Amino acid sequence: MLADLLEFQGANAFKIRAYRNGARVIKDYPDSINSIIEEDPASLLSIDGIGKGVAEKCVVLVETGELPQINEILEEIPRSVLDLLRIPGMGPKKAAMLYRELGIAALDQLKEACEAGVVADLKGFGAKTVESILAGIEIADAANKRVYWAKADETAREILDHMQSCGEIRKIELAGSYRRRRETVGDLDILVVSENAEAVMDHFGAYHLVESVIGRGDTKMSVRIEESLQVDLRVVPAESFGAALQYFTGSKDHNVVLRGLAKQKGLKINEYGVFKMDGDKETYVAGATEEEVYAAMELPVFPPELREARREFDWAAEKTIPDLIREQDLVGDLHMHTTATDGKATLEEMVEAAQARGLSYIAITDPSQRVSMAHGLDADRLLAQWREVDVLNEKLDGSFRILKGIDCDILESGGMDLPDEVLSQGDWIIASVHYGQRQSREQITDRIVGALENPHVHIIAHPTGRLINRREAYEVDMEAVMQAAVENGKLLELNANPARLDLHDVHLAAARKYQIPIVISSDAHSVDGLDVLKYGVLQARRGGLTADDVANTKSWDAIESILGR
DNA sequence: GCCGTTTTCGGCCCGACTGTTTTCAGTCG
Repeated sequence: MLADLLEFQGANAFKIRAYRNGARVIKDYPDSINSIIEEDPASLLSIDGIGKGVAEKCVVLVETGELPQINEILEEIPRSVLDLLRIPGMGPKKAAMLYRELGIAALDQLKEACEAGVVADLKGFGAKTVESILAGIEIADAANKRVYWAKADETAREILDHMQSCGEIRKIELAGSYRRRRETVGDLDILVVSENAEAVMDHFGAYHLVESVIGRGDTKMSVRIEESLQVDLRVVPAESFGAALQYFTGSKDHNVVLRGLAKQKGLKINEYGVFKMDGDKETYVAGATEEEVYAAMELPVFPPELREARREFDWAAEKTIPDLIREQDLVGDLHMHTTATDGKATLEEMVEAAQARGLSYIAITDPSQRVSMAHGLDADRLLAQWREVDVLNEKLDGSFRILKGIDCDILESGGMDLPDEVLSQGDWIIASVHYGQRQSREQITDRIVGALENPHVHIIAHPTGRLINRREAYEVDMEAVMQAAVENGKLLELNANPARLDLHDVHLAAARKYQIPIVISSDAHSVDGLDVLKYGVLQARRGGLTADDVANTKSWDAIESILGR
């Protein structure tokens, strides 16, 4: 936010970038900044991108909860000016001009001023700008909303389908955050090799969900579909395809680092290729494929999921880029519901579906009694279900294994929702927080740590409780949770539901550092629900996880030995 | 504000497109 405000004030662009970069580095950092500051504030300086200025601000922020610098600026400029920046096409310069010249500090004021005709008279503004601002105000919320990766995937496939029927396309690929498999996607980037850009763009514009054309030039076209999602199309020559794919896959921060490295080598990289620089003269070196581009930089082709300017360049230097987990590595699924509670399929149906998907074991984990909304299981119903599981396992005769499990609520007052003597009879005991999510950080952390210390509990499900775009994670000290998981030899879940993806990538990277085994679970409430495992795998890849880091790539026997049985 | 096996000062990624301009600033990715 400091960077946004400074940008609005017209401060030095590099300073703004330094703040923004610092904030990102801290957000992406696998260790908690709070505990670094507690132990040794000076060590902040050893983190790339954090210097004296940002480090000092971190300490003040952690100790007091606020930044005097921000408060000072907010005395001069109302916070609502930042809303102006949410309008597509409105940047800090134009917004500052509106505030300075017309005193506009909020969206409704801007709308009035546009309609009154005073905005068009400003220098640099005109009739078209006003028109686009008015349209932009209407979609400011929708335009900034990021959709679940799974939803973007659906749209992307439909658009690809549509584009396939254009005869002029020689190659087509999706780039951007979609290709990096980010949990949410802000827009789609499509790259095309063609000799006939006009025809490709015409075909693109004819896609039935295109709502408006944001812009169209000789090689680039942007449209908005279904109110929110923006789709950019870029037509490039074949010899630039790899460079363009690299460039538009990003991330922006990854590219900034890459270009910096190129400069040191006397090279220049842009979306057209890698060029050797000799004074003003540039010679094309590479660009047709991504392999070529990275090879020209003496770098490996980074998996797109890792291109976030986090650890990947260090890993490349050490030759330790993780061999990321793949969907086919998963052999079991350890979290699902049945008709015994809020699931749509019976125990038998879930078993059949899991077998059909090539899995070799599953855990049946209906929620416990406290989760009344889902008609959670009390001890009697649970034990009855487990007897059913025993019978089914007999029938399966070793060809497939069903584990007797439960998703046991961690009570608001602490402690488990079912007695130890019941839990001790199960194979796979999940503990998770469903209620009291607004408790203090200490309370929630204590509840979860307490569950990890219970000898019958094996894993914490959806450890932060967030629902992407809908509910923030509860306050929890993940460092303490991980510490407790390590000390008690417990596991953590990566819930693969596209709306959860909980743990997120930064926590996964931290868990990997702690060597805490992760379990990727579907949390399926139906047969089709089992198919979300693939989204969990993508998230795990973003966290840098290998098959070996994920417990359910191994046999159930191997998991039992992880649990010390 | 950050950074340094060319540097502790002087750099900091790079190009497309738009709208408002008559050669370019602002925005975006």
